[in-house]
Amino acid sequence: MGIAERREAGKKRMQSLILGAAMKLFLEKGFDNVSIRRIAEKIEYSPATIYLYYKDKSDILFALQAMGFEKFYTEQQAILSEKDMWKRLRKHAKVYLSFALKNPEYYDLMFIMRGPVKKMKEKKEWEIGRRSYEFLKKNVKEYMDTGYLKKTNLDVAAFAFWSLTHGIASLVIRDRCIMFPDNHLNAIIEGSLDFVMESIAKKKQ
Amino acid sequence: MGIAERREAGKKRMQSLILGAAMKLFLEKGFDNVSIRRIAEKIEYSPATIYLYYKDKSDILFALQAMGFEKFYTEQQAILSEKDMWKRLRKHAKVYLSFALKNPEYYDLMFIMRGPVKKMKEKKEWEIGRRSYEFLKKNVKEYMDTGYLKKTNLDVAAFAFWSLTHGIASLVIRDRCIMFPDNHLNAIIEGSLDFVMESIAKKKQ
DNA sequence: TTTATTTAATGAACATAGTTTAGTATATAG
DNA sequence: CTATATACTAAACTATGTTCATTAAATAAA
Repeated sequence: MGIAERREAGKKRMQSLILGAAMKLFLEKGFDNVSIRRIAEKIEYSPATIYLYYKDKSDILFALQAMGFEKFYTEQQAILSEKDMWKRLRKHAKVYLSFALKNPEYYDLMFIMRGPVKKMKEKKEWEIGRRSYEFLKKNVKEYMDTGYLKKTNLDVAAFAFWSLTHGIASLVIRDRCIMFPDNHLNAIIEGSLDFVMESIAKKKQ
Repeated sequence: MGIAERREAGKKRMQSLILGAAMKLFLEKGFDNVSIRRIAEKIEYSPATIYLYYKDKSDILFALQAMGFEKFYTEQQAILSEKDMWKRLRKHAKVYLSFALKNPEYYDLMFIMRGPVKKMKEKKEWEIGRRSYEFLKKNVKEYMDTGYLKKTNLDVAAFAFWSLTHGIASLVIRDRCIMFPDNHLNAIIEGSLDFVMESIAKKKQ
């Protein structure tokens, strides 16, 4: 391996060292309690060093968001094994929500936090987000084509599906469900999904 | 007016001076660019003075959140003039969304930001939030009773309605709709609402 | 091998943040 | 006229993101 490549590899190594430490800290301490300085301390480098590998903090959040989208995209592939489109529609919602609630930090980065937005907009084409949306659309199209979803504009139906699942996820993650007793919340969430899905979907029989 | 009352009135006056300045700054500069120090500067007091009237920053956010809920609650009363429950259901969603998109800062404080949560949980009964939720439930019950909404558990149906509208609002407010061209977004939102509402609701005829 | 140059890393500093404390005027009470 | 309570603030403390001049280490040139 040539010297330029080694340098490049070293750079990548350092970047993922930083990302790993950052994410670990976020999971342990929560976003509000993680600073560049703490990340630096964790990896035993000076704070200034981090700026040699990431332009600013928002750049780190953006990179972590990308990791979240990667994980999200991978886990979502599980729905494809379900060939019954009605069941897949339900599974789709379940998988979405389950990702959100099991990985609230990633979900927050992906769909709620302001931090990564600047970088998202800088990109002319924000591929990783686009890919997730295209996956959603592709499946919604199939739900529609197989007659389980009322026909309408594809973006409209996809956005409706997304809004519902995101709404649930973000209300829970951002602590807006405190009026429901903890032991009821799960049933309410499941019930809401059922309620809408079974109404939205024109269940053939 | 007795002296104790005058003091009390002065305290209230000062509190609303602070709140007013804070909100004005939030609207002008955005949440990230408003500090206690800037609020103090705006009202021409020292930063320390603010702490005589609010325990901490989160306390100020909580107070502003309450103002938001007040405004929200008031504006929502408009739906009651609609006696046709099917139309009211649609209007309800419209009014909710319209509040969110016309007052994104208030909406953020009410349903997205972490800032006010600590105080929300401290209260044994968070009346102002509870009141809004009860209003939602009361109306959802009427939609159900008049046969425009499939019968199910009340909390479930209310949460479903809320999740959908909140999902739309929060995706827009937190800039997650950048894949839609600006001039399409509105139609997609409206379309999604129509799509779900007309599916969810068992439109009598 | 010695010297010059690029690269990696950092210490110290800057600006700003939330918050606390000790202290100073000012108004009220005795 | 003194004592006490009230309203306010300057200054400090801790912590943040970020920058810059400088040093140490690795590489290239001589």
